[in-house]
Amino acid sequence: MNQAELEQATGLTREVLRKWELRYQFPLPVRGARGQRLYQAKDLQKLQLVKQLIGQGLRPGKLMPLSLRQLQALLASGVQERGPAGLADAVQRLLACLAPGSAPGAVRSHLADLIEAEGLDRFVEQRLPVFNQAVGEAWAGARLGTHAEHHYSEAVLAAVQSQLLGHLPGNSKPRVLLTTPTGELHALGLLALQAALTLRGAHCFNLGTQTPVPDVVQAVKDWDVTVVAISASIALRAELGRSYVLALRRALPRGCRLWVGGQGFASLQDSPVVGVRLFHGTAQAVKAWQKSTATGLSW
Amino acid sequence: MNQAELEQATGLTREVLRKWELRYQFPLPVRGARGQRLYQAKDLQKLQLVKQLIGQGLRPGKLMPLSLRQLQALLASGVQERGPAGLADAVQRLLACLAPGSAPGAVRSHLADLIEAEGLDRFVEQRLPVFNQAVGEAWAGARLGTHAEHHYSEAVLAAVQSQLLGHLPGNSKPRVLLTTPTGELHALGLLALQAALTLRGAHCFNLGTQTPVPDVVQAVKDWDVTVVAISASIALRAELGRSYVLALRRALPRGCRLWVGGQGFASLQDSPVVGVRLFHGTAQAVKAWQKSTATGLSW
DNA sequence: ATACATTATTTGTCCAGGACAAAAGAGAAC
DNA sequence: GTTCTCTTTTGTCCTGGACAAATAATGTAT
Repeated sequence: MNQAELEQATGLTREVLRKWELRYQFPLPVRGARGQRLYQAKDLQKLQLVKQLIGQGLRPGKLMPLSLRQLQALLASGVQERGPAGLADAVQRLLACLAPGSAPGAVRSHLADLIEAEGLDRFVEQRLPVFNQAVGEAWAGARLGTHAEHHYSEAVLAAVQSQLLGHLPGNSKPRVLLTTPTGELHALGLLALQAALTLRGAHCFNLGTQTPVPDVVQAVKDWDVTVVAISASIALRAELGRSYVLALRRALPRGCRLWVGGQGFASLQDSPVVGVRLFHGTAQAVKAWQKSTATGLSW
Repeated sequence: MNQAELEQATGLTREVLRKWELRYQFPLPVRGARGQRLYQAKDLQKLQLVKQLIGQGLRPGKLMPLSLRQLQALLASGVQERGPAGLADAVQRLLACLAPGSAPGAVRSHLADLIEAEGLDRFVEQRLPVFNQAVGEAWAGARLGTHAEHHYSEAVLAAVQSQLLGHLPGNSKPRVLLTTPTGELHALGLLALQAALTLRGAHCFNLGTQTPVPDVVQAVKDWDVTVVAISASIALRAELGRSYVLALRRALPRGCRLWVGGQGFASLQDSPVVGVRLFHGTAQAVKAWQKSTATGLSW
């Protein structure tokens, strides 16, 4: 791994990396024929942890000597420690960005900062659910207008997707197509899944909201998709969701899996549809994904 | 203007800037108390021109000695020169990115490269109209699926908006709200306007497609908006567009201007609505904007 | 003991100048 | 006119040092 690549992957400057090497003897790259630094993959992982911890206020000098496991433990304990307080605080700041009178780019730069500080995966898994719920509640309680909710969801989309650009996999095989049923306007649930799967090497096509069944089928053929993931919020009428899933399952090729999730599909639990897999939360879907890619050479 | 700011503003590396200074005696910054480079605003402009021209295949050594005017002339002639050929070529590459079998992030990185190479303003004014038309035609001719068109429009949105983040103005007063009537799904026209106005110092809130009238009104109040811009494509039924505009004009405060544009509003030309300004193309709207900000101290 | 001012340390950013490979251009041979 | 080689250009990477802003540590007065 080249220096430029590491710089890109970690977001750390060339110069910072060199100073760290000098001061803390980490990371210690091997040298190429002409003295270029060549880093190893394990260094990347440690650097990412270190960077996240620095973002939480810890100091480089304390972190560098620690082992990978120690860093992970520290990160976990740190999160727990200031868990409730820190989270509530971040929610307050987010809502402030959405409140009347704030700048139009405030939300997006705030989100970008958070992602930068704690890493995309952590952001998606820990912050996003809390944020989504808070925004939803503020909207229900009329403390935020519909436009503000819209603004929020665009900002999240932009922030997360721009980060995902750096994680584009090669032309690996497993491809996932994400969308919502017609009538469903909320795409945030999909976004979390897209982020989680992309970080784990999947090729995700996010078609946004309300893709008609024929378009989904066409896209599956055009892009050779292996999994179609559909999400629906509680706002979607149950019959609408069910009929969409039925029609989609009928129209999709047999080899293509269909995953559905979100509260809008809760009714599917009682009367399952053959060939459709129901998930509760993205975490479960991610697990299934890992299992598929680990065992399934069927891709 | 210090080095980090220039680096951010131009996208050039610290090291490249230093080498250029050494090799071409440009840019020649004045030095601060401790020898730090302090660049002047006029250098920024020249650097941006140089960078665009390099992106078009010219060589730094040839460009640096030229004056600002010469560079501008070169850019203009260069664009004209390879105008038709270059444009058609870029369109082909774009369509290739959208074709079946290409990677999901291909479009976005292609667009990002183009914007990086030739500047956001040029991209929005010259490329985007051509691209939009080409994609629209390919879709009409069934050479592209609806999903591909959707994919394209998301990619443009992401690419342009992420670039606009760097151009966020302070808390300046003139604020513009952009959206489409209910029923209108195409937001690309708005995007061009958003980019053009943001680059000229406006605060733009892009609400995306299909914002109901009450939500627009609420947003105008919450964010203290001075102009509401509405766009509709030919696909929108004329009566729908007209009734939306009428309702909106009635509901908006008197001080808030209402601008409409796009082919979907062509019928408004024959029977204008009081207090609504009709634009043909973004260029016209941009001119109106410049006039307002130049003369109008009414903001 | 607690609050505040002062010193020490840490840490990121900037500076100079040099080496070198990949890319672009020029020119010679066919 | 095309293909090959050689030269120039240009971006990236190297080393090692200086310094200010931020953070921690220490001392002092209430």
